[in-house]
Amino acid sequence: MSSVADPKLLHTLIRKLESIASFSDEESTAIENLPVRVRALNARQDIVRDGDRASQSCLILEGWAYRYKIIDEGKRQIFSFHVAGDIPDLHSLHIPQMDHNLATVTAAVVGFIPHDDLHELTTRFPRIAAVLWRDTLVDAAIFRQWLMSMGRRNAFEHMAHLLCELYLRQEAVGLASEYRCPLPLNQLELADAMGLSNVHVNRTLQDLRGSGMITLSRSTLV
Amino acid sequence: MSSVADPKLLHTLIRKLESIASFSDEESTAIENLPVRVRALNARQDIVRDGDRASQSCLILEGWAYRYKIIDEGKRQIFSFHVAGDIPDLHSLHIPQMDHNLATVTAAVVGFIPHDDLHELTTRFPRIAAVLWRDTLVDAAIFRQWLMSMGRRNAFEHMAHLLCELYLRQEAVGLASEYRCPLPLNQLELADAMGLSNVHVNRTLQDLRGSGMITLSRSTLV
DNA sequence: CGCTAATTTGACCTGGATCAACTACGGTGG
DNA sequence: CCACCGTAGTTGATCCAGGTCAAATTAGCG
Repeated sequence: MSSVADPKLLHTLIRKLESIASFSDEESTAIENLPVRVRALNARQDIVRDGDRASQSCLILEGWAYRYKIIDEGKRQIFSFHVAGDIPDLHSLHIPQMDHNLATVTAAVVGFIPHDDLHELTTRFPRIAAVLWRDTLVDAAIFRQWLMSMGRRNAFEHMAHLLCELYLRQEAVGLASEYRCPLPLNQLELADAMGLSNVHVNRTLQDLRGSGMITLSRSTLV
Repeated sequence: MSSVADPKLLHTLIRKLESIASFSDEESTAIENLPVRVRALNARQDIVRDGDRASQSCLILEGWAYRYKIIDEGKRQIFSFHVAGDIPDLHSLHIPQMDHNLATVTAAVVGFIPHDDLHELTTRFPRIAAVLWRDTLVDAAIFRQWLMSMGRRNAFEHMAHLLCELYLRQEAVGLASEYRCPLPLNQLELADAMGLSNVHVNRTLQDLRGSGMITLSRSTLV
């Protein structure tokens, strides 16, 4: 259930980061030597909770995760979905108090990296700091896309955008190709991500299918 | 219209950053010595445009700014509002290509800081890098609040949250107190920020006034 | 005082919500 | 191999928050 430091573990992360900027051997080694505590988790299981004070961040090694927040009487808003290579709560490195939850979508393997080690890494290697910083900025850019979709697009356009995003994100890390990708989300989760009701999501998906844009049955075809 | 390096200029910024972590003299001096090109701008004037490749970031010294994006046939989504001390496009330091516009709300004084100098500053002083990074993470946290409001709150709650945010942000930098603050936004801008129509914003404001929660006439009272 | 932009009001419309069945399907235990 | 059960997906009927359009009314400002 729990082990330590296998260089291969961090390979996904390094590959993702190196697609932005290439590192020196010293830098790569430093990343590889990060201590990672690995855990296998079941589907739909919380990883970090709203209000927690985090002392480590979570690297997704396998499977999907998502971030969400609940307000009174069970209204849930989902903020993002994450696949292998993502560090969904990297922000807790500088803002330890969580203002939302992080949980698995599917069964997943995740690696926890202590903040102390990340702090040391980023102070020693500004280039690595910059790339991680950049990663959180991409996160923010995606939030802006979602805001755009929620505020000024109808359900049909919004869904189309979301599905494209999820495809492209997976394609970028080699988890999808040929316009086909896994989509382990149910309609309730899509609804909470888009600020819609599950019923309307269902109808919107039918529209998309009807217009020949997608096929779905636990995997997509755009 | 355009001048250089007056230590006082960066005082707002330093004060804001020091509310997070205190700096050594060397660090403070390094910030103060950043070259700043100052410009006075009119109200409702673009500062950086969607698609631009930025080579500097913009520090608000006086007045308000906002970020927005337009999609087909004039639908606009506003992503954020900014007051003195904010660097609304700090993200362009690591993602130079703008994916939205930055513009003034009111007449404003802004200072431009070249990315080169910021890069040098952040590689020399990891503590400063961390605080600036943190600032962009707060930005992202506010996006999440907005997502929450757009997705799962009705117009009344959404408006209340937005007004509180704008008050608290100004209070934090000494621009407001006693539950009173300037609010130089018109109803169309509020509408585009909340994903609503201007008509509905008007009615929602009337509700808020009616319920005794606010007074408005170019300044608020919560 | 006159012009323009911003706010307000009214009438009517619609995208998406809500509620309540009902169906399909993958276990799971007998 | 089948009956049962729980979860997820569909469907239909009805409702309402918020949109749209258009016409006042009011504020600012030179």
